Amino acid sequence: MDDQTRLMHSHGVGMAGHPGLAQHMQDGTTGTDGEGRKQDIGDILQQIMTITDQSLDEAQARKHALNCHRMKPALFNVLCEIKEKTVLSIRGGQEEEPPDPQLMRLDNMLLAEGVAGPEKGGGSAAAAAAAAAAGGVGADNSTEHSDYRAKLSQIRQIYHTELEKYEQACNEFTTHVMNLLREQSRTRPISPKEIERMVSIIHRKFNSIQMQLKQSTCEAVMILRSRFLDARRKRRNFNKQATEILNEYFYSHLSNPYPSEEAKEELAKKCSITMSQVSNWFGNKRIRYKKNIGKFQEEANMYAARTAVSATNVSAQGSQANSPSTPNSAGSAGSFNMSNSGDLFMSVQSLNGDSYQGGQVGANIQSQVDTLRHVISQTGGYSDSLAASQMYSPQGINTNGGWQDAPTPSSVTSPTEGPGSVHSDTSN
DNA sequence: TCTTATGATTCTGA
DNA sequence: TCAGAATCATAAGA
Repeated sequence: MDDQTRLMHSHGVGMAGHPGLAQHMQDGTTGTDGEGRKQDIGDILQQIMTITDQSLDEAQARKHALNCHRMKPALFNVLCEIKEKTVLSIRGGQEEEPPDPQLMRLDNMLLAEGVAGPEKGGGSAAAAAAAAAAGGVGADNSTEHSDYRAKLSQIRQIYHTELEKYEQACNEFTTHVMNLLREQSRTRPISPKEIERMVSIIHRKFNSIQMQLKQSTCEAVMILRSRFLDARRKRRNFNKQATEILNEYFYSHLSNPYPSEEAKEELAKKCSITMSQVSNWFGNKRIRYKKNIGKFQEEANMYAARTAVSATNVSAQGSQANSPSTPNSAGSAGSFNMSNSGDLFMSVQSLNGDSYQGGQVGANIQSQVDTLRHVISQTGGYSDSLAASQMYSPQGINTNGGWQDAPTPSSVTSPTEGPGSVHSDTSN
């Protein structure tokens, strides 16, 4: 039993009326002496009331004097009783509070971001998640990744240092207050529950500070994260080889520049970029090509010529186009040859008037026809882009501005189109 | 510094 | 869900 309990119980608290005082008053305190006692109590109360106005030394001396005063136990009992009643009324309003939902949210967020909780790569996991959201792959990404991780761990470190500081301060302050209350319990009635309540009040106050810390940490993480994600916009040009691969595909499938999923995958692999980047690239290319065909004429010529040359080489080597595979032809499962023989050789045969009977002629035979026509137009010589435009009409683009026979891109993959069903711009 | 090129994002419509 | 279109943001070159 601690001081307070001892103090509160040793004076018979809980008896009806003011037993302590009554008892004391009964101890030879009747008759005319009663007036003197009342005067005495009045003095003591006066001293208690004015004790705070005195200097520390004076107050200490006064306190000691009061503690030793013969009326002290009686007065203390009265105070205990009054206090008991007051505390009961206060206690009534004090219930266990449910956990703060905002604090829970903050805790969850910090846990998810790897700031709170065990370290074990939480930050890197978050960084990885952010990277995944960015959809980027590549060397730069790993740099950004480690950068993000480093900054996150910095935030984590600051957070934990501050948290530790707050906890330490909270403990110190709690101990201090408890000691103070224990000390005060010698002169005024203080129950252990009251101390508990005081401690919980202190903790609540410190928790609100902690919440602020958590809030600002969350903000810092969010800012860092948004900055990291914004880095997606930091455009890096694809390397030359990748652009060439994409362009080759685009111009060799000009009548239907919609790579299938398999083709995209293959292109992505070859270019060391993601499939979504391939999609972006084709989206941009299609629209920019369509908007300004004249501008892309030269580029188209170049790629067409290149394709034709490689096709001719292959043809000269006598390699047969057995099972020509196109990215858009089902059955080829994404294995396509862009600068290789396959499609083009088939086209050469077609253009030569050979009736290519192969059952696997892909839908993009038209593209190869386009390519060859383009090469022919180039070798035929045209001086300016206008002439070129006339000779090499924008393949596949119909009058509506859309790619001819380019229905839904997904249907482009259909291999059912026979050799005869080349796109109508063959007639150009 | 300005212009152009280009990868990415966002919005809209089918 | 995907493509087209518009737009943003940055790289690169003049």
